[in-house]
Amino acid sequence: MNRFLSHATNRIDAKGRVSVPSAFRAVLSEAGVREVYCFQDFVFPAISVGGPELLERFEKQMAAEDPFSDAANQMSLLVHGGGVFLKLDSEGRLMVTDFIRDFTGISTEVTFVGRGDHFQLWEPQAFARAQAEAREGRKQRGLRPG
Amino acid sequence: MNRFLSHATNRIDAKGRVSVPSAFRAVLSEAGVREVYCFQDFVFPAISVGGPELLERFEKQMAAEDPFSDAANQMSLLVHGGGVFLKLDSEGRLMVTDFIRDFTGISTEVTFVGRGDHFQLWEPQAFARAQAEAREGRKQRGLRPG
DNA sequence: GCTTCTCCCATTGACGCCCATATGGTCCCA
DNA sequence: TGGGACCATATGGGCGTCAATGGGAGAAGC
Repeated sequence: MNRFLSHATNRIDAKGRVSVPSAFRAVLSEAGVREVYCFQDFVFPAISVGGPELLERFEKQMAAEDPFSDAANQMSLLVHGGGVFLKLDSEGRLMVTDFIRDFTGISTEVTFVGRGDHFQLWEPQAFARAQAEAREGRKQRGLRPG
Repeated sequence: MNRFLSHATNRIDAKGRVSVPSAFRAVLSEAGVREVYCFQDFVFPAISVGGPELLERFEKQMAAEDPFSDAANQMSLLVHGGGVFLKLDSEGRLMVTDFIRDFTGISTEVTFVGRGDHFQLWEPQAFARAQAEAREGRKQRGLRPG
């Protein structure tokens, strides 16, 4: 399978590391990704993670605008200033830095959430709430899967 | 990776020095930069830092316009009058001069913010606010990653 | 002569690389 | 069908290296 699906919660160890679920790692390695690009999501209190093409997509979007415009400036502040390349250790773990903790509220556990072409890091409770809200929103609009 | 990404906050020591994050130093040395060009940002209360090619880019842009125009005049005032060359010490630290403090409000800590082809020095609180505003602006415009 | 900056060295805490253990699952074979 | 070997994943920890920081002493400028 070539996309990120499902979610799972893993523990952060004493050194501040957490294992990326093997299903996600498989998708990454199949895509030949060695360093992952992580950025503070624009909408949710979550870190979005994917291959370098994620960043390139943003940069292309910025390049299309006037580089001195407000919009491009603000976007760079988020995409460059709020993004970073991380690499996994030999066991497929990543360091949960302050960069991640401060933005997500993560402290002892991380919920990995598949989002198709990328995945996200959530504080478990926050994810449960956001998912419940999303479900509620869908119900009210009377939408059905499929 | 060959661009400036992420942000990190370092302390200013008793002598008024602060360490440039090693990730940024790596980008600089990879580009063969020995002296960095610093100038007061046009938009934010931040100092922008990069290699000499940053200055050259501005000068090229000025040269492209009518040299006696208001725009070129103002730009020179900022780029030349508001810019200096600084060099890092052997440990990769830079002196936080009054030039930097007065314009940014920096006093005891510096937040380094990657901006792709350059990076910036911010007062930590000011950066947090600016980033929050940028995120808010994006939300209102209804844009989403991808 | 005193202040300010530069180069050098020391400390300490964090991170990267490596190997070890546990837990749960699957497969094979009797 | 039950037991056991085997395997993969998640997790724990040792240890060397490097980055961030602190401070000393010489060099340069006022």
